[in-house]
Amino acid sequence: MTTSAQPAEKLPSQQTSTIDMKDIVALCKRRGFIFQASDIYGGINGFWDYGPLGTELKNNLRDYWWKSMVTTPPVGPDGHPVQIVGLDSAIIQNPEVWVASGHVGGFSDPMVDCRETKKRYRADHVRVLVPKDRSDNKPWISFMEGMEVNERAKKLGKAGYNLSDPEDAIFWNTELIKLPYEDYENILAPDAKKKGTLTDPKEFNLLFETGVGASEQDRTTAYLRGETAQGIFINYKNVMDSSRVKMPFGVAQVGKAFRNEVNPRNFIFRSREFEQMEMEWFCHPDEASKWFDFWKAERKKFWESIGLSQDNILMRDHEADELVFYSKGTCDIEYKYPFTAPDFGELEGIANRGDYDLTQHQEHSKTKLEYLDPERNNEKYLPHVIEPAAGLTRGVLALLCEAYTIDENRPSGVYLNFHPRMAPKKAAILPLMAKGEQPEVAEKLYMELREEFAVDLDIKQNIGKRYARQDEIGTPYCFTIDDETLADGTVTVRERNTMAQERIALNEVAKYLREKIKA
RNA sequence: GCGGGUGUAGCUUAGUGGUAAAGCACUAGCCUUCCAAGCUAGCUAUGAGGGUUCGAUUCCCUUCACCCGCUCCA
Repeated sequence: MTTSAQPAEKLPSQQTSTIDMKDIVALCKRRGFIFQASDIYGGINGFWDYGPLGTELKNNLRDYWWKSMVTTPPVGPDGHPVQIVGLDSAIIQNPEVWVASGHVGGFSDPMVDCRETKKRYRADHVRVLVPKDRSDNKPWISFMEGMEVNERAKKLGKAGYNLSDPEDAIFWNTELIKLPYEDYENILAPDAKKKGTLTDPKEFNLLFETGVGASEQDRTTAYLRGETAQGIFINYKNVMDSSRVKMPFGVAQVGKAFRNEVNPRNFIFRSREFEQMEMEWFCHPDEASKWFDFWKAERKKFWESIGLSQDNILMRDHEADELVFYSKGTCDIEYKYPFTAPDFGELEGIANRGDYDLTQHQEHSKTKLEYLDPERNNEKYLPHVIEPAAGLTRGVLALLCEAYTIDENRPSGVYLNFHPRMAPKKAAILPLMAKGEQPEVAEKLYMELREEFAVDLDIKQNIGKRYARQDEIGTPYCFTIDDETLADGTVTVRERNTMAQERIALNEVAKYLREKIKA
């Protein structure tokens, strides 16, 4: 990340470059979007509470995702809508689920620290050149995977080795974790000057442990789910057997997930409790790559349709060396958050997972998960899986960052430019004066609109203050009742972004809102 | 996890080893016919714990949280 680098010339028109996360966090607290969890107790690292407006915003995003997946899924390449069903699985499952998925025991990453340079490395990425005679009169040099041979030669030279022979004639090139800890005193850490500074590798397990059973004696260890996806895989057979779906089809789920992040950072971007929107798309192995491309395009459209600008979205295909071993392709949809800019940070990951998950669960559960395909001459196969996995809470953060707009020409100095579909409040109903018949007419309109939309009724204080407040929470429209309303049945609509006003008929207000939200 | 920084009201800031001050915001009332106007009143703070002291918001220690950098993110 190169956040410290300043552009050579500052363009005053590009206000977005001056947006500071601190201001967004402050607005979120001030207006009731997001609070530090356990605030009155001094907080707790990595957890956040959603306030009245944050909850509305998050629900809007969640519901729209659900609609776009389950209620009105997209039209597939064959011209017909694809088939996706919903699921809501338990947060706590049989611990074996997480053994099968690899989250427990399998590949949790051991880490080593360097006491001299204070750097930390993934132990399985550090390699060591061990002299074949295991002589300890010179340090054994270590390096990160991928370091060039001639770079290594320089290090060896510095360490006092004679370079006349090829490296592999003198050394075993081995992984750090394969060496016993007694050997560490001979090892020169990748960036250190003195040998013997690496600590014993520490195991990290990112899953939260909990205990099932009310009495201490009967309690067994279980885990809070680290992702919602596994709940889908373990219900794959139940869904197949109960809901008349046939290949290809998807199963969608929204819910909380928990990871003991080593270092929660950047507001709600990396937190220990977060919310995911995941869909697992099951298909014939031969069609996986076609569907992978289909879902990449669909998911990009989704984020654009709720107001994220193309400039702030990046589709980034993973490099081969970045892929987890079972993945046949992964594409991250990244967003240019203020704290990553000018770089991007993950918002959603679309992965071609092959048949890895079903294979694992088939083995561990000893339950057959193959599909008998009547449309392919009763071919039996384990479906391959395409997984668009979005962060709901990261989506909320992206919406907030995208919406945050500085405007010194208005009283609030800032407004939230939410797409009307996402705005926590769709409109405010404001009587210009708090006396006479205006409040009564306003309340009547409010009672009508609230049946269909999340709306605010605000009667007190002068109109400017009320507009300013609605700007700060991103309400796209304000309907103002004045004496003219009483005389001719029209109201003023005030549009958030332009502050422009027009008069429309009182009985057209609901229709007006409906059209604007759909647009 | 390491290093650096910060912590006084919702926000921005003041101040002091001896009753914690102000502006804005917020709430109520008055006033007000379209963008945080005015008048009156009100609410709210030294992150937490311990130590030194007659007395600590101030000095010391611990801890918690946040920010920046590194590390990490199966």
